[in-house]
Amino acid sequence: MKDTDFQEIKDLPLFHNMDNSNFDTLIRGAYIQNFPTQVELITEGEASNFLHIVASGCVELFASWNERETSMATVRPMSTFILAATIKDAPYLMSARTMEKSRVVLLPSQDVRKVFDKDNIFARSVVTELAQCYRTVVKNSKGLKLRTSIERLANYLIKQNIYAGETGEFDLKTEKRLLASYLGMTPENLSRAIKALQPYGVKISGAHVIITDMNDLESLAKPTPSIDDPDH
Amino acid sequence: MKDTDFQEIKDLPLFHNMDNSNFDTLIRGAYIQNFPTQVELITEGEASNFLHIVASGCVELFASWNERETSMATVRPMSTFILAATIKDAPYLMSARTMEKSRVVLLPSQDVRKVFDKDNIFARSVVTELAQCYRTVVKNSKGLKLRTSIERLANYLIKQNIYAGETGEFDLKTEKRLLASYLGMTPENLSRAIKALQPYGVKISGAHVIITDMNDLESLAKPTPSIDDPDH
DNA sequence: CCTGTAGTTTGATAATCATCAAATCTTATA
DNA sequence: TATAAGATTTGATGATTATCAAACTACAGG
Repeated sequence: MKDTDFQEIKDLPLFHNMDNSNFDTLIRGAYIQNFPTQVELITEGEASNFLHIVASGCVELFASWNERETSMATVRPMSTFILAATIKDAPYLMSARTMEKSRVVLLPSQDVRKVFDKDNIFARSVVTELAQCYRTVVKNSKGLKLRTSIERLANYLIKQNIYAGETGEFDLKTEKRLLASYLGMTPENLSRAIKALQPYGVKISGAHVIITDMNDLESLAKPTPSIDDPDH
Repeated sequence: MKDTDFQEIKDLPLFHNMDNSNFDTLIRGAYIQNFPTQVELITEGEASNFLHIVASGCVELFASWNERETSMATVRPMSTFILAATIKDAPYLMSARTMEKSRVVLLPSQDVRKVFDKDNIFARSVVTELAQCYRTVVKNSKGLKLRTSIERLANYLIKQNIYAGETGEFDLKTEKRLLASYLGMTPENLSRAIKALQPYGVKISGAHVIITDMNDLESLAKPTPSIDDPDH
């Protein structure tokens, strides 16, 4: 593992303040691998042998059932994924594939569980991270059940605008096909939802988004911290 | 607090093996309250002052947005709820109301966090419980995104049949209105979904369910551990 | 037991969303 | 740059789900 990778991993909140020898235990057994785009890293239903950390690139978490497939989340550096499965020693609930060329760190699950049992600081960090993940999924679920697809898109755009610095102008970072799946709709439906937002001050051409009237958009989107604020 | 309540709480997995003095700290500050039916115990967006434990009765977790409301979960004895908010010291993401006359134990959140920081056994139990909650919500999300309402109902019935002892005959434990909301549909839609399941060997009259042909039902429901098995 | 209230069902209709097919646009690469 | 593959958009249509109104049912309180 390169020193830069090492340092970046150590800077993750999950590993803050933990005992050095325990961190070394984790790192000693760690792999780092480079994957091309569109490689399936893990498959839903399999045993969780590794805790994954996206060091560079981008990974999509998705789920399948009965020939259908849906995007559950996009993981960008530096973040872990499938922490819950690792800790519980339970099968993966989601599959993961690279969306671009990616560098992924693999920490053997049994090492993670061993350190988790020994290192209280680490155990607390795991709780914080898990609680965060839990609340994120609950918010997503609320969005799915309480909002129409246009409302979900509107709120997504508002959120992306905030990430991009609230300039009212930014580029979509994911393919529309994937965005549609993430938002729980078909690509065709997304395409029409985008059109339906034009009267609310939204212009989208290609991946470029311009929000000309945020008030108008918010009157439709009605964003609320308890669904839309990631830190809430 | 009554001795029986005390003992029942101590038997919860969340409090297993923890230091007695720490458990006492939790109990010392605890309230126990009796609520009539239809009382709102907590409200989405408020600060999380207490970890709640349902000792008897039944509590519904629900969420609201823009005049709409949806049922998120039903909590039965002996279970805690809003653990994530308590640990993170974050606002509630869901509201809670009693569905019947209920006895609820309230543990002050700051005590829970204090003990969580001191007692490693307890901290680990919290992780296990949180991971469980997380995976449950992910499964629900998958069901919402990958299945139609009829498929969700079919799988719900299969699951309830398992809980009831796989006799092929049981009673619904919740109002249909609530069940519909939990499954992400309207009461009218549930009523029609029930009819649509008749050709698949399901008879429902009032709250009584008879599954006459499980193979037929499963051919529609296509249950899978990674959505439908709570322990998976 | 009666009566009112709330839950459930049914019918009619409308909104939302998905599917399929074809046209258009984008992008990677030969 | 030309080409092919894939992504996006558009149109037509159908399935799914929601809404509204009314009828029916079950049940709790007087």
